[in-house]
Amino acid sequence: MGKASENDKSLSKQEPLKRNTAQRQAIRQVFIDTRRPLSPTEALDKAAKLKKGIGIATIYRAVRDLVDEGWLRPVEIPGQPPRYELMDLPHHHHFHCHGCGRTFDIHHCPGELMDIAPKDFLVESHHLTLLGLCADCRK
Amino acid sequence: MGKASENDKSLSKQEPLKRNTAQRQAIRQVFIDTRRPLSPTEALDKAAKLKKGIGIATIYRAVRDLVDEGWLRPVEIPGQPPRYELMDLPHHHHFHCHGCGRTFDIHHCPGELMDIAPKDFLVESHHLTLLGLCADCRK
DNA sequence: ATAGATGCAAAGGGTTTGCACTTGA
DNA sequence: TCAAGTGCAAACCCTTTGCATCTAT
Repeated sequence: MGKASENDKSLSKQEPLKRNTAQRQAIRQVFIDTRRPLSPTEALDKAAKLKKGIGIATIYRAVRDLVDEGWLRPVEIPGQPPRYELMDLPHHHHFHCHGCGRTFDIHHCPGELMDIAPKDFLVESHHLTLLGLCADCRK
Repeated sequence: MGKASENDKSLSKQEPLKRNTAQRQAIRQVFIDTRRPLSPTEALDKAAKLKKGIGIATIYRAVRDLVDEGWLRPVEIPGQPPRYELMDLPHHHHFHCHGCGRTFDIHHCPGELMDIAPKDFLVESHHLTLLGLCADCRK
C-alpha cells in the first residue's frame, strides 16, 4: 500500500470539515431548548430570535446535515409537514392532538410489534403515532 | 315546523349530485383492481390506460371527493408521498419495504395501543407502519 | 338546458439549488 | 488564505385553482 492517508474513513472520500457558525449554533440551541419536534419553519422562527437575518435555506441545509451526522432524527406525523427532534432521546413514539395541534412524546412502546409481520419479513424499525385529544383539549 | 324539506341532512346545505363520468369510473376501477395503496401519480398512470387523456387534476379532485364520501382512505407512510386505498378494508396496518419500495398490508394489530398514552388522553386512532425488508428482498 | 366534471395552464406552498459574498479555521 | 457556510432569488416538485369547454342527467 502507498503512504498512509492519515484520516480517511475506510474507502469513503474525505468528509468536508463542519464549521461552527453562529447560524448553526443557533439552530442546534433551538432543538436543545425545545422539548418537542420542530418543523423547518418553526425552527426558523425560533432560531431567528438568536441570530437575526437567518434564512430558511440555511435551516434546511443545517437540518439535512444534522440528520446526516446523526444528531437529528426526522419525525413524521401523518398528514403533517416533516418535523425533527434530537436523536439523543430514548426510543419513543408520538401522540398528535388534533385539538391544539401539539405533538407529545410517549415513552412507552408495545415491544412485540415485529410479531405482527409475516414470519419471513425483516422488521427493522417501526413508526407509531397515536391521534386524538390531549388532556387539555378533552375538557 | 314548515313543510318537510325532503332530503336535507339536518342543518347542512344540499350536497351537489355526483356524476358517474368515464374518468371517475376509471379511477374507481383502478383502486378496486389494485391490491395496494396508490399515490396520485400511480393512480394516474393506471387510470390513463382505461381512459385516454385523463389529467392529473382530475385525479386529485376525484380522490379528494372519494375520501370525503368515505370511499377512499389516505395512507401515510413516513417519508413517502401520500397514498390512498379502499376504505372498505378491515382495519390493518402497513409494512413498507425499503428494498423494492412496495407497501404491504398487515392484517394483525396490537390491540392494546391506547394503553401506552397518558390516562387522561383520548386516543381516537393510531398509525402504525413497519419498515424493513420483505421476503423477496431479504434473499 | 344546466350544473357538475374535465383539461389545461397558471398559481401556490414547501423544499432545493446556483451564485456571489461572508466568515470560521 | 480559502473552502465551507450564508442569503437571496430562481428553480423544482407536488398539489390546487381559475376558466373555458364538455357532458351526464
